[in-house]
Amino acid sequence: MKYDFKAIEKKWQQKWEDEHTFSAKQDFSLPKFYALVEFPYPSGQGLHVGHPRSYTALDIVARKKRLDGYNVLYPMGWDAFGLPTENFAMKNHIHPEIVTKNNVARFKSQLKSLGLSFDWDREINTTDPSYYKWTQWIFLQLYKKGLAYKKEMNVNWCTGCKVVLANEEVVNGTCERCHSPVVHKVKSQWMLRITAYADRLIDDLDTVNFIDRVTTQQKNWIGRSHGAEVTFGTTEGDEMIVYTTRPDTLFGVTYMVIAPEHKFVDKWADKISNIDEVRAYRDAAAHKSDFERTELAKEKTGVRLDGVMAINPVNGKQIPIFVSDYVLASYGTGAIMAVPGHDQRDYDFAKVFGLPIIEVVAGGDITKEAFTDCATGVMVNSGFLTGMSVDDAKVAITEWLEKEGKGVKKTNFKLRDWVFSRQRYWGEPIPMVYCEKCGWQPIPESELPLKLPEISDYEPGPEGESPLARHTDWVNTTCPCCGGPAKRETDTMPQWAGSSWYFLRYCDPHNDEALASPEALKYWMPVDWYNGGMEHTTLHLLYSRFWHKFLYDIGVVPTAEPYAKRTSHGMILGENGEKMSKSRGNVVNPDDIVDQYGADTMRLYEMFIGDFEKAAPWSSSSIKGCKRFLERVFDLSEKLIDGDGYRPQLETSFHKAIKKVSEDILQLKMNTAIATLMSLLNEIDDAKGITRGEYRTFLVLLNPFAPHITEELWEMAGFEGQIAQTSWPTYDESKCKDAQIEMVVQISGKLRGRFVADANIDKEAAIAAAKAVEGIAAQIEGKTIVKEIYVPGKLVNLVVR
RNA sequence: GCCGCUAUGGUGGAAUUGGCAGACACAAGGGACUUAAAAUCCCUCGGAAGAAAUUCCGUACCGGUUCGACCCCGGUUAGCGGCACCA
Repeated sequence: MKYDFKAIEKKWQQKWEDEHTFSAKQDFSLPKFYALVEFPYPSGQGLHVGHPRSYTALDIVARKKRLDGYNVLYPMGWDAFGLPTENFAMKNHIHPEIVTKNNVARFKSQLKSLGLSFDWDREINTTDPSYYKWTQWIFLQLYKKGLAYKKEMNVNWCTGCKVVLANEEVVNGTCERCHSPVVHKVKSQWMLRITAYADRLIDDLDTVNFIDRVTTQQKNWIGRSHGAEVTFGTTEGDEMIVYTTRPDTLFGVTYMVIAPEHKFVDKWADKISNIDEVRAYRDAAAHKSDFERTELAKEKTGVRLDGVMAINPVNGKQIPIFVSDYVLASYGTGAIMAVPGHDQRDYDFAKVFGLPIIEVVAGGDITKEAFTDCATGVMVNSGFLTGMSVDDAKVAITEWLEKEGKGVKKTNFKLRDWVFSRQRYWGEPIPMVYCEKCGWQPIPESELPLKLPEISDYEPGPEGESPLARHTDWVNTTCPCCGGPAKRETDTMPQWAGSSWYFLRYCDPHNDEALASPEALKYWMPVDWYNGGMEHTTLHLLYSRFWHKFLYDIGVVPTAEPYAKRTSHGMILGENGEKMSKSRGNVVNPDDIVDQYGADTMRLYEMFIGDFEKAAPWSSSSIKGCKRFLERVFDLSEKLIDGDGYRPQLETSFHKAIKKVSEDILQLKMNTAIATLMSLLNEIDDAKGITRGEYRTFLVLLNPFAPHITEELWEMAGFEGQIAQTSWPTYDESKCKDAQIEMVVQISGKLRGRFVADANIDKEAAIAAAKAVEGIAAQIEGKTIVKEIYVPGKLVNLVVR
């Protein structure tokens, strides 16, 4: 009989849909397992072959966990707000809602064609008002706790999308989406105080099981550093506060630098004799885009503030002050103490301006470069610190500063607050109104959801205002506080809003009293296993951890962390080893693969392609091997012989295979799990025929990988019910070992022979057997055996001299 | 520049974490079946020498530790990812 994958896959997909086979059960007394993959943005291009790599891997985990008896939640939904949809809508004059609906329909049918065991009863969509009601609700809670605030600030402005970007969305000074240059603009924006959670976002990483590269990347992004704030005096009497991680080098300070935007430039304008030059420098720096700033980075520039001096608190010395754009206004205090002997940037600057360089930590050669090593240096030329190690000096000087009232211990972060406003239509409206009398006011929770108005012109205004601003009948409202006239906020939330809590909604997706019931959250949370792309490590993953911690603090969710475990898949590259893209012409369409080879082959191939965590190039010939394997599996249906158990010659292989496949699935080593099943099939073929007992085990083991064909063969063989309702096979550890093993004989570490022995042979017997192996005796003849090494189950090594 | 990761046949990749390098596949070559092709089945397949048994070399490069190193240590090179004047 021929393997008709099209008919088989259609049949089983229909059955799963009709019978809701994979819906999570409402019984909260069962052991639970919550598997999660990142819900996609339903783009116009349809599914990419990269999507199924992640979805199939956790589908395999979910299917196996079900057979292990867990109540599994494996949900799917749509992260559907966002710019590409809006741009498409503008170009083609179709409402974004319609565009979204069409794209979702396409994605959904594509996902279904892959036989993924999602719980479609819990499908969610971030653009659904019944969903974004709760996104808005969370925003209001953040506002009430002072974690959402409006601020005039210098923001990243994408010249292409005409929209403000979060720091996380700026890549090399360009927009991560459209790659247009990003410039700075002062705008009034809603901000979320993620920095209030910076410490916990780092510290709590120790309580979860994330792969290392995710943990380190999040730590680097948050960028925590420990140091001190030191107060310098000035000849103007103003105090100048700087942040440093090296207070131990205070005696080596020879000048100071402030950011061009620092407030003292204007405050001291009268006293600075070259103020015109200083202002010209500041204006030039302001006009540079981020891109230009990074491009031109290397050569240090700056202007000295003539007529003003700073005073070093440790020795009272007067030192000059400069402005330079290598000091950032947005980090620390926007001012630094410069220690050219022990900081390479200060060193470079000092060389350009001919400033003195003092050595205060011995161990390097400061005539060549700054000496920045903290571990080995010893303090010199540093008053009471002289002779101490760097670490001791840090402690000593910080204590001194605090005692003298000239400084405090301080921790700083690179992380900035999250810019939360977008000047666009297709996003959640921010539920705030502005009243001339009362200022910004939240709308009452009873008015949620605040729906987007129906409009037809989505173009941003000339100054980058939101398209909503033109719709005065929506904008004009009354103040919830005083009842007077007020205006709605016309900016919308960024795409990251809806995805920051979606995993909570899956727990109880139809609840209209709360974002999810406490019982459902208590049962399902945390997510047991979350797989997704590395590109979301500093965006979605960080944002959603922040929101979750906030919701934990206000008692809405029961856990401090949303995800117990996080893994990440590698990219699938084009056949030429490059990233798949339309312009490179190397895009593989999953629909074509499913059509040509079937979903089971596609799933199997994407899992067999290589190490799950690494990038792997697509190969249109390798996929044939997977198809061939499934065809051979299908042929087993005609080779059935009587017998419920494993035949003796296959028993060990079956027990080993069950063990290996079980373990590999939980380590995402799908490639070796599949290789094990391929080897097992080779052995079965050698053994001529397959017993019903063997067949049964084989089909269940293969089922998570290739669910359609295995269910069909199961039914054809007349086994009871469906595999989806049976249980995972068990193995006996004692039967995983062969009775007879081949052992290796080495002489001085070189392979010289082999012998077959009983698996539990003891050391003496093994060594004796090794010496008896043909040819070994001749090689040890006349030499002294200085050492005999026996590795059970592996080898005997005779070290001779 | 800093942080992290990677390097194994013609290709994708295995190797129980210090114990037989190359599992499982793909490609290639040879053969069987066929009028022929496709499909399928069988054989070969890291390099060198040899008729063969077998021997030597071989996991980016140089060195070290060890009875024994793809694996551990020191150094170098190349590639990928992240950050990038964060004081």
